[in-house]
Amino acid sequence: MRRPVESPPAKRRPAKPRRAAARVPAAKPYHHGDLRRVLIDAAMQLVGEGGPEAVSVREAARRAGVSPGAPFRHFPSRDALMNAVAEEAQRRFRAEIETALAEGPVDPLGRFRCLGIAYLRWALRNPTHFEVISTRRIFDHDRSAGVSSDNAELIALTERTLAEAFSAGQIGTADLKQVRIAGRALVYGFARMHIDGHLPRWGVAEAEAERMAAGIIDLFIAGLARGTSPAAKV
Amino acid sequence: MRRPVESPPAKRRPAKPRRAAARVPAAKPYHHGDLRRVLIDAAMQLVGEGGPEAVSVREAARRAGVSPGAPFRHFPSRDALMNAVAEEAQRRFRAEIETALAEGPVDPLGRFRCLGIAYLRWALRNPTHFEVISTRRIFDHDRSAGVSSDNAELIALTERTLAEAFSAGQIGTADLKQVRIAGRALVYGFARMHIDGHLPRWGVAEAEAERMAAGIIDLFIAGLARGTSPAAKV
DNA sequence: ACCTGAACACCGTTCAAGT
DNA sequence: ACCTGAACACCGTTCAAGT
Repeated sequence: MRRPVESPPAKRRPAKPRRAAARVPAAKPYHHGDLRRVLIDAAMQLVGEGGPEAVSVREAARRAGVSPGAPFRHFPSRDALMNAVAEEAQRRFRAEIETALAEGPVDPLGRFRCLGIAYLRWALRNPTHFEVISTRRIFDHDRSAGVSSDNAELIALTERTLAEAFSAGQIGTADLKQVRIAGRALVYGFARMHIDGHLPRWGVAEAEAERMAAGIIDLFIAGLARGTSPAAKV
Repeated sequence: MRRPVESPPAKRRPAKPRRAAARVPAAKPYHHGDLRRVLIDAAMQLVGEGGPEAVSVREAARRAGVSPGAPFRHFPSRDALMNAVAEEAQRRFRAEIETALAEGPVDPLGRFRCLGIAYLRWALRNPTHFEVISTRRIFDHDRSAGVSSDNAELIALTERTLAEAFSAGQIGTADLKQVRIAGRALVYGFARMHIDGHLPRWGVAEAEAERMAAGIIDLFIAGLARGTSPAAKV
């Protein structure tokens, strides 16, 4: 958890050019301008480099070229900073899913599939950012209005899509709550297996992760769809 | 990540009774006896109380009644201590699963189901210990012979069970690798949703978590089994 | 052989003082 | 209004010195 000796590349403050003879009204030799934004970006970068726990307020401050105490004028705590990072990540995540859905098929079950594929696609390509928005302790979902509303939106979307698929007779099972939780557990589990480095142990190489993701989603959906036919149980 | 002011209950060294007039050969007023064991137990307890990141070497030392440097005579680093904790947890996990399996049904698909139920039962009841053995960064699986061999055993068991179920005609799909990865993603995902506090958002209360776990496992298995009947695809 | 206690380099966080 | 810089209480880790 604590970095022993290594400590990241740590560009020792990039010698911020300090505008010689600052008399222009827009000059900011002391005040930073938009430190809040800069700190979030620095933290996002740190997350990308070494995962959520690689974020330290001091390192973010260093990269922003300010003193260790400065960030606390904008965020009351490290957790609050992580919160802002999570909101940023969640926004990107949701945007990509909605784009995929807009370009995808129109039948409900097809949309459900598309939802799962887009979910895993983003999670597999942005593992550290995905980790930030899903791991408790890194920040508390319930304490962030932005993240949880974005998330509730996704949950509701899943719910609607499945209900439509059922009405359209594309799904056999009646217990839709169970179906959507199983579906979510499936994709979340696969995403986390990736994050937590389990996939190699299960014989899935990095390069085939996305294909496997599609495979298990289709397997799951096939299981649901088969329930439709009057085959019942022999 | 860093605890600000709170700091755990922290029994300020429990005044270890120091055996008046130590002249018995077995007396250990200075040497601890089995510090290694005591440190692991303390760390296990800390994990139980506040999750993996609540473990600090210093706090474990405090609870063991030794100085901050003492643990490093037994573990080269905090990670090594976490490793020992993970091995302990993994051993308990595996033991419980094997017990359940020994008492369970004999048909392959029934055993597969039993495997999943036992997995989630333990994970739901020991969330923090489960977190230790599954989350990367807390310790690296590949660096621990004990944990990964225990784990490989479980993977192999899943593989055998599924192969038998297929041979017995209990499963329709031929792609068994896909099936076992989907199965694992399902249970791992549900376990992590619990750990990460997602379940309430999905309408699953703590009390009904185990029932829901059984529900999604059965749903998944039903999907596999239905593929068996000659109903094919209408 | 094992443990102590003081060190060192890191954190998060606070706060008076500066601009 | 925003930032600095020194402080404080925590870490992990090392190491001479003690038993």
